[in-house]
Amino acid sequence: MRYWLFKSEPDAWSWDDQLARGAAGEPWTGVRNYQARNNMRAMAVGDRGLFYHSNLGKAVMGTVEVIAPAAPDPTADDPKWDCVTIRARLPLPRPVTLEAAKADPRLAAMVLVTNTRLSVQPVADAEWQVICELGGLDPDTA
DNA sequence: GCCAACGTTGGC
DNA sequence: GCCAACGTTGGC
Repeated sequence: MRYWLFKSEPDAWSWDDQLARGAAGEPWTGVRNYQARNNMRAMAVGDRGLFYHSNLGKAVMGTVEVIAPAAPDPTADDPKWDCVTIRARLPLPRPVTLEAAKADPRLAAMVLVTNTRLSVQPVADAEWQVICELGGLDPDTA
């Protein structure tokens, strides 16, 4: 199983919106960046992810799970763009802010810290464990 | 609201 | 195929 991070501006699509979708999940549409798209293509059903609020909040809010593999994005006019579908798993009891992530030396190489502009990113196993620990979740069940 | 970082576009 | 111009993202 691999780990990922999904960024969203809470004005457009928030963690609460994602939670409200429940087990049905939500297609992660709107990605128009090759790196982000390629990351989605590398995902497998069952992979876990972190849900991050950019701009407003700037914090990891909860965990998600990939429930459908990359497929053409119905909101794109060009079939080269894909989306996966994700469902919410658990809210972090303590959201992990960008500030906190930057302050932890174990996260110095995390893409969230090193490439602020990538909206769908890989997360290393060790980074997943640190975020869960800081957020108050058991990394094995998060 | 500003601006740095970075990706994309298009002229040559 | 290079690179300048431009657009967008997202932190501050």
